[in-house]
Amino acid sequence: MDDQSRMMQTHPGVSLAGHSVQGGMGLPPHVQGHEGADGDGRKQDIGDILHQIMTITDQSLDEAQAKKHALNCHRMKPALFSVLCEIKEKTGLSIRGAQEEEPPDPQLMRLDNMLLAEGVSGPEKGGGAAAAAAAAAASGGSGSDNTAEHSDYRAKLSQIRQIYHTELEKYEQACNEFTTHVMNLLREQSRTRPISPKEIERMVSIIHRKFSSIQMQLKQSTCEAVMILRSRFLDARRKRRNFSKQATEILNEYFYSHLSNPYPSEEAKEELAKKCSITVSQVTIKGPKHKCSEHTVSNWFGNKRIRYKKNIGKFQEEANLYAAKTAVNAAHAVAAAVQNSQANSPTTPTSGSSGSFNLPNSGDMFMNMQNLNGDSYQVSQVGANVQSQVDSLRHVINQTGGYSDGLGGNSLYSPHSLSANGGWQDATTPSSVTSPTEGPGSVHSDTSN
DNA sequence: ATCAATGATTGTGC
DNA sequence: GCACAATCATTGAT
Repeated sequence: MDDQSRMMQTHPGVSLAGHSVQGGMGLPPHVQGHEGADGDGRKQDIGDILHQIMTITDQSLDEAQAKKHALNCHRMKPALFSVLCEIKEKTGLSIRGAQEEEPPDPQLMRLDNMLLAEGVSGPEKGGGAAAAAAAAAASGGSGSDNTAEHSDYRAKLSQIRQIYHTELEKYEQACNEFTTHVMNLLREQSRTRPISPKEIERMVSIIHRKFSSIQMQLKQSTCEAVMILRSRFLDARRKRRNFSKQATEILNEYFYSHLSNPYPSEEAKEELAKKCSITVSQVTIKGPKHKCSEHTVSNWFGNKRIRYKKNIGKFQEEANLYAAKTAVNAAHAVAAAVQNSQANSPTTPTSGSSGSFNLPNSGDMFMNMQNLNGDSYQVSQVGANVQSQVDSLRHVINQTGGYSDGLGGNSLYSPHSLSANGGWQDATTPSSVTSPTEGPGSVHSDTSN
């Protein structure tokens, strides 16, 4: 403050240029007293003033201090300052002040919302717990697994949260300190230059804006950190778990028994998901509304279809295996059905006999399939269709009481279901349509039911 | 450490 | 909105 005062005294030219006030106030009492003089007198006065100004640098510091004191003690000073303040407000300040009322920054609002949603900002521990709970809920409500998986995530999140809060606090503290400092400075300065309360207010708001822009950066980087954390911990791809053996078996069974049309309906998917209890350990981090299980089943079938199609040879063995499995199942089922039906007169089966085979003789069938490994299409197809035909077979058997030994080794699984371009879409041949022209084993069981 | 298997995602076309 | 194809990222066996 004193420094500044001294500056004002030692560089009057500058001061006078910047603040005409100072020039006016700088008029010594004896000069001001000559107001009523005539023209020559005025010229004389002005000459005096100019002289004083020109020689002010020659004055000693003490003299300058004395002048300053005189200035500050002048009785007209407060009135003059208030007028000047008023003028200031009425001119530039009022215009600028009006512009200060700006709407809340949408970007900042987005950041705030996100931080709140992530539990970074908001209430202390509760926010974090809520977020964790939300994450757990989003994860499909799987049990211990998830809580363990998320504990690390939560720990990291709370770390971010802590850093965020300490930084925020630091900024706020710095902002407050700086604000009070500036306010003190301005208050001090208001003794030597006209400063209205509004001006101080404005300055404070400027400071706050500057600091809030820093805070925004902090928020932004916090958001980024959270996003990275999320993608790191909650990205399903990173958290991939293989299905249980049982689940894979169930899915494979379905797939190979519906090989001609491996597109499970929504209900089928749901049921498969339920049977496989896929949700428990699988994918979890999706929207709360997302049907994870079905989605997962869809993924599985999507992958399966594409991979099967890509390399059918590779899946032959698997196809055989599941064909056998389903055949055995069917055999049991049919055997039971036969027993129950107390069949008599094993006559020729229905016209669809071309697609039938010796179901009860599952052992032989299995042997055959093993021998036929090289040509598993037929086998897989035969087996694949067994299950889907069990019901109809039961029906047939009940009616006829018989079955034929139609398991010819030459039945062809025309990769048929796969169209020329490799798609399944064209293979929508209705089930039960077993054209006589087809190979004996070409059972079409498009059980899309 | 390497590599095949595999669940999930992304981009594209219908 | 679904299916497909390509791709990513992880798992598990070697």
